[in-house]
Amino acid sequence: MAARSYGQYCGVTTAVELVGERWALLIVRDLLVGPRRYTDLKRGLPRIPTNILSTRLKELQAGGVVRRVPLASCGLVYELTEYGRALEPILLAIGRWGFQAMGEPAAGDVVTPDSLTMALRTSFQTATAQDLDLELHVGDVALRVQVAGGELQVVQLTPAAPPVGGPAPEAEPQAVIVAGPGIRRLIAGEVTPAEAIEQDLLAVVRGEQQLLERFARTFHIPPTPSTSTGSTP
Amino acid sequence: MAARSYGQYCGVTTAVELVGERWALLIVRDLLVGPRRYTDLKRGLPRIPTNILSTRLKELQAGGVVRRVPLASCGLVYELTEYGRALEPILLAIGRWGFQAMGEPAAGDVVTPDSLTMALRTSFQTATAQDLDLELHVGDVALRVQVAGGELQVVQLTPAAPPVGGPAPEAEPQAVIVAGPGIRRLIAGEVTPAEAIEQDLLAVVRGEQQLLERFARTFHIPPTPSTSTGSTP
DNA sequence: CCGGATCCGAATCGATACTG
DNA sequence: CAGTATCGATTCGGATCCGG
Repeated sequence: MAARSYGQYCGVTTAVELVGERWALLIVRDLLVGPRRYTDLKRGLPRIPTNILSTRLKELQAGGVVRRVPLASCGLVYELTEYGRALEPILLAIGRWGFQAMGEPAAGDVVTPDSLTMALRTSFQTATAQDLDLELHVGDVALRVQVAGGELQVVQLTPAAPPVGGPAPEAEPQAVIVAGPGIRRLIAGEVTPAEAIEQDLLAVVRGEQQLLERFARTFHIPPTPSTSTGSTP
Repeated sequence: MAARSYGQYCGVTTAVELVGERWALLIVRDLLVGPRRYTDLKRGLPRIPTNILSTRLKELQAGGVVRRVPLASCGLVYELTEYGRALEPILLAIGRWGFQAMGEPAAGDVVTPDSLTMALRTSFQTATAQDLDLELHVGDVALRVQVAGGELQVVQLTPAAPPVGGPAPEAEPQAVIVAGPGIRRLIAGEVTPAEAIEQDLLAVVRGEQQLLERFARTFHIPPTPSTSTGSTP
């Protein structure tokens, strides 16, 4: 038994030993969006020390979660194995759970293309999804968000390199939405679309405001359960 | 932004800051079985340093995941808040995922009542569940496992204190099964019930061997996906 | 620029001892 | 029972450096 092992023969323990180290799950989060190069990961995790990124990638490879793939067109990428991709529903659920406890952003907090992409997947509600095609800007991050036939597709417009999955769509989006992190309040149902605009949480730069109604029905996460109730005597 | 923050405004990041520290998720795992006293948790996590347990419990309380409840009958217990209990499906999924990577137990690995209880919940397959009523022994741990009407109920027989949820059932179990950790191979479908007995992975001490067939249909987790396939070019 | 490796101080973790 | 206190062993974080 390794010194740092939890010392239990248990599935949860095994899982935590595979992806429970600091930063590991965030690496997986970014890789769920698509294969990424070392430098991409470093930019998507601005505060990760490079030696930790390096160490985690080795551990995740050793655990069969991540694979290192030399690219034909020079360079190399890290990608999830089939086993690693099986974490997708779990990470979406974790993101949904964490979103409920998410408050206002702390000073210095950033939003990255991959984290916002996963946040949209997290809050995407198949049941009430409405067709959409818009451009979403949060800080420096710009995404093309398309919903059609109950399917969500997100293309990252920044940086201006179409990495995987083909180039960005040719047609114009129905709307361009510029949002602060306050978009969270809309997704959490704390404000209506109209209130969100009124409170400068987001603005429809091009297109009809009406689209925000569809957005609010398509992306939604319920508010945090109260922590003072629910005693189990 | 705290020094040790991940510096991102994201649901996954928030979740990991709440329950991603070392040992935290294992505390949640045990509390999902029921409210536990400090000493119960310490016994269920034999290798946790007491100062870490103490620190984690404070952090989990600060995060609204755990609540400290003074007991009428002297003493106090920790229990999950409603928000903490929302982690149950996530922890079951994590356990299922980790189970697939679980190999043979390392020297010194133990099985605890709570981890085995959660493992049974993890591998319980509602769709193919068969009615069952048996006693399961793994190492020092003994559980009464009852399945009826698609519902699983687990009562911990060791230590011999019926803590929560009333006393153990009066009636005799249909069978007593004594298993080594090799019960994993049965649940993973790597061996049939007959082979499991043949290979000394488990024994039916009292009752009919036929019950193992029902057990194998009721508790099941598919094997690990191969890690060498599934390239995404 | 890409893909790391190395070094070092700071913070955390683990083990043991001790206390109300 | 329910933790604190202490202290050495690890790990993390930040910075720098290096070969392609």
